[in-house]
Amino acid sequence: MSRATISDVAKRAGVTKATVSHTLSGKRPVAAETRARIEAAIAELGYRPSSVAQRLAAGRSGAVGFAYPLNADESLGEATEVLGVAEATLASAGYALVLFGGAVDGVAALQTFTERGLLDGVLLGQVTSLDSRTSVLADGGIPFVLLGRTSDNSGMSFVDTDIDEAVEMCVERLVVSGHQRLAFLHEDARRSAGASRAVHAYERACARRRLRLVAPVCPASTRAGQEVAGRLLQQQGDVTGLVVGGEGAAIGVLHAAQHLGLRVPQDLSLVCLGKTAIGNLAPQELTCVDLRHGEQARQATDILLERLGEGNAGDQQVLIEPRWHEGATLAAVR
Amino acid sequence: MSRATISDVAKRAGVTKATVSHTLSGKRPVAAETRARIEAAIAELGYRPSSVAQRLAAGRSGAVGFAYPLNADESLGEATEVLGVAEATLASAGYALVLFGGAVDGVAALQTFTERGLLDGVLLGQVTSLDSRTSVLADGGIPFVLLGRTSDNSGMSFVDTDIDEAVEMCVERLVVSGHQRLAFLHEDARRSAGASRAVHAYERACARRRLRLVAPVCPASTRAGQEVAGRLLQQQGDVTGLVVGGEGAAIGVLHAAQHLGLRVPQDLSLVCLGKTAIGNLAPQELTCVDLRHGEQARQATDILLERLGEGNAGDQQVLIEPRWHEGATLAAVR
DNA sequence: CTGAAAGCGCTTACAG
DNA sequence: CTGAAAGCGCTTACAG
Repeated sequence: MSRATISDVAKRAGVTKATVSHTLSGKRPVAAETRARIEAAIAELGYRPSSVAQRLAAGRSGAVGFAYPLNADESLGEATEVLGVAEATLASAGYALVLFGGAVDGVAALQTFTERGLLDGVLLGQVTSLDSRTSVLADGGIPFVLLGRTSDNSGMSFVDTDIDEAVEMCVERLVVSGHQRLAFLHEDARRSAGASRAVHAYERACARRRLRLVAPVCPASTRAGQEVAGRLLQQQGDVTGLVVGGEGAAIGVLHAAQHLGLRVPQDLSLVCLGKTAIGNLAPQELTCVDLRHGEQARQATDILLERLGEGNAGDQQVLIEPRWHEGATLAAVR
Repeated sequence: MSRATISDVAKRAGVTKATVSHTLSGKRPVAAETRARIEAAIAELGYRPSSVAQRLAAGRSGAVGFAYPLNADESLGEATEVLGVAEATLASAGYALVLFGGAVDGVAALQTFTERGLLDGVLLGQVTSLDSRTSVLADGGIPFVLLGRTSDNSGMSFVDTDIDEAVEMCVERLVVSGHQRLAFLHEDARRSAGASRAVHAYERACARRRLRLVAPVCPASTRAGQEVAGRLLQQQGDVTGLVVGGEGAAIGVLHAAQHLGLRVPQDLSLVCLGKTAIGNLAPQELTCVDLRHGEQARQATDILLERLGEGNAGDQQVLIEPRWHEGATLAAVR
């Protein structure tokens, strides 16, 4: 009792495979009576079309790859949100999400799978400034959309968070609340395209307002946030407002303030770039700007699906507008 | 210039498709000289066998499904660890990991994909006591392995963390350090098989040692941990040792202690069930028992691969031995 | 509205 | 050691 095939159904309904196929796809009209017979046969046999066979015949795989390294502790919240949204969006369009996690052999695995025709399209996460994966995909002629962007994005579709706008928002809110002595704790600009862009945006925001520029490098971990903020607050005791890249580091800043006897937000205001489930682990609700990674994933997936559908959809380059989130770590300067 | 096929290679090398196929698979001997010609042709044409075609012909899909709902904020650390390990393990065996995230339509999606022959096997995460997904897979005759277990696991393979042993370990360590007034903050026993097992293990551990039983329900979030612990510590001021299910809640307990002016570990000791990247967000290093979710995922994947390989591998039921992790939140009672 | 047939790109007995 | 051919389970022009 192995699986029923389209031939079994056709035989039982007294028609040819072609007619069964067309009732299923709706690509050509079928008489109501014939259709009824076929549907009955399908039900009786418990027939399910084989995806693999459909794909061989149709020349598509029905699967989309999502390259997203899962080894980075810093992006836990982002990872689950982005993956969850992409999976749900793809599933409702009938596509399977094939996960590519490995950072090291990421390119090789991706290349293997696309070359072997297993993937109709690819979503690329954790994009770096010069991302070798883009050329692999472009060479393979396979549609792909970046979550993020590289330094040269001509001829590619991407959906990125608007980190420039987000940084500007943070500085503006702090300044409006009377803060003049700011600092920006950020990841090394060489580490990612986003980090680099954030630093430049911060420099511009300060220059425009003639603010002193203090921007120490700070890895995105809680431990690093605590250390860097601790050192900074002792050396530059006049700082009243902090912009921090990421919730992990922001939580570390709260720990540092705690140890120094500084109250947040009375003595020190803190705003954070990004809002994910990680924020729920903070001792106070973080005031932050939501970069909306979920929305980013949704739009990137939609764009990819669009390109898979017709094929003649042009490139789309989208920036997701950040949203301010009122928390409990920003107050007017005293 | 579309992709080269096996026929192109055969033509160019002056052999038949069969010979090309066999040089690739090694399933029958090929003369060295012939092999050289074929390999040259493959290189010149940049030929890659089509996975889809191979699968149709061979009757396998080369893909493994991983059902793991990504919506639960509480299991962020576990999710990324488990997915990362499973993906890497599968990739090195040449299998693709197809992600099924949705909790609600999880069963339906899984059923659809398995019925359509897209999945050779399935890894089932976030298993509940009565998990409807197991019957779907069993009916479909598709090999699967649980990460966790249900209430009746006969005829199924699973790899679970040994939560009973982990709870016992926590209680024992606290008691050895002189703590006699304990409490266990745990998720509702009805919520998952693991939670239920943990509660019973705790009850046994206390009964055996004639300890007072205090075990309030506490959702796995930081907010809940803070609230429940705050209430408990005010009402039962004599408690000196806490066992907490999950790092999110444990971090909340630390916040509560902080607000009540209790020092950890001097005034209050805390041990936590589970160790993931979430622990790095805590203000102090948590003393905990590592349930080793990564190891769990690795073994579950290996067992599944074994069953896919030969097919006559019997059921395997494995418990992962927990490991104690010394942190900074446990001290001898004063 | 429906059928007969070729084809998608492989694998695998069956012969030799 | 290699070839000729059937078959995996579908889809899709081409006819009627």
